[in-house]
Amino acid sequence: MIFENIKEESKQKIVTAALREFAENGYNRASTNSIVKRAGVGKGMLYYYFKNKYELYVYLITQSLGVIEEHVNKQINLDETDFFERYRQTVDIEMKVYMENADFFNFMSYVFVMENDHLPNDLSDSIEQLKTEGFGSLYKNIDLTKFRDDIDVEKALQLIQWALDGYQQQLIERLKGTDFSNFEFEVYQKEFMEYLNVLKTSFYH
Amino acid sequence: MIFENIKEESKQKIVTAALREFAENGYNRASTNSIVKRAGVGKGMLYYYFKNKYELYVYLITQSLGVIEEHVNKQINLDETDFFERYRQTVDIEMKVYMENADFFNFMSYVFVMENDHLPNDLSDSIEQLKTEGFGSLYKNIDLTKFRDDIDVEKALQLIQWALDGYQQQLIERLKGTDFSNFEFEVYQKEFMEYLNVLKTSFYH
DNA sequence: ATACTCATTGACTGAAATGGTCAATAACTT
DNA sequence: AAGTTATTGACCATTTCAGTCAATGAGTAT
Repeated sequence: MIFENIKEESKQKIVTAALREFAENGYNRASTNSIVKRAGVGKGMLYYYFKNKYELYVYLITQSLGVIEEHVNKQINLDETDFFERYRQTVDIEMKVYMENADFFNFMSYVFVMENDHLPNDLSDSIEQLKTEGFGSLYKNIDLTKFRDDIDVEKALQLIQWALDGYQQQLIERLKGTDFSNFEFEVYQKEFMEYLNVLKTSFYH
Repeated sequence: MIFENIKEESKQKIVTAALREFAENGYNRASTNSIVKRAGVGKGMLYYYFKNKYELYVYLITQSLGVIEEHVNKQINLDETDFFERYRQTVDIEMKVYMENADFFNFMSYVFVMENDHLPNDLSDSIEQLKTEGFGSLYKNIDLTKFRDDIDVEKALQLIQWALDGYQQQLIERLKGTDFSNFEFEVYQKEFMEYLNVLKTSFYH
């Protein structure tokens, strides 16, 4: 059960099935028929609880972003002014949440990292907005004086962002399809730290 | 005319139309009906020159990779041992080719950068192979002693790769849909150099 | 028992789009 | 006139899709 406080059993089943279906196929290729088959309920139930496919998708995104945001906001330490340490903490928290549910992780990968097919309407925009909002806490109260004076800090931060995005994307690729049962969190943590240290050494004076 | 040496006029039309269709939609969403409509030829012509949709796609990829490879191989200077300068040269050459034809550029974006939908058979693998082969010349005869001794060079190179991939992806996003007519090559070149310099300053001793 | 409400079903709809075929024919060449 | 090559587009069979709705089951209140 990813999202609590859903009393209705069938709705719960649909939400769980939909999360997996969207995680595997993205919005456009995901099929409502497949969702209800997976959920083991009649087709009508989907349209009893949700107006249509689109609203179901929006519901999932909203809930998911809420879950992540809640965890990060609750656990992040804004007194830590070191950029890399802040980054490490953020990813740490997120990873712990994702590990609870691989479908959730893959769904978020679709929403965040992968191209959102051709999403209808303005959903694509609002995802982008929520994404950058989410990244906001990444830069709050960060000590930029630690960076070398002979480089353009803004460009450096951008490059670091891109590099770490690359690392995460590669991690997603590696983890795709696994159920996380044999995922060694400590091993990943160590590897991630090593990459962070390379960046730290290079970009700090 | 992107690929020369096609005498057959109709085949040429189909290839041009197909490049655009695939560039806009990727493999799965691209429609053969749409291609022939765009090409202004009868449906049968597509199946006169190509066995099926898949073979048409493979043909385009093969040709495209050939064009790029040819240009790079002909123009790259392997005596240049500086990694960043090598990278700059490579991207430079590629950009000049892409600027001749925006469809070609967008098609290659799909093949390389974006997720290849769920490509049939082993095509996805062979693209990956050609991609890494292509990157091969990026590391040939490179002077690694220029890198700082206090960092893991292999990890550093990987991070640089990810960062510059990020830059390129962002560039693709910015250029998407444009016809390149108002694309200021020198402006882009300058910007790219600035990012390269940040990396150079940070990772070289 | 009766009536009423909420939950649930799945066969069905109509539309769209798909890749691919093929008999017919036009356009050239010999 | 015969033969070859290029070209057409109506047509096919199939799939898939989001969404509907009359029917019914389950539970509760009267």
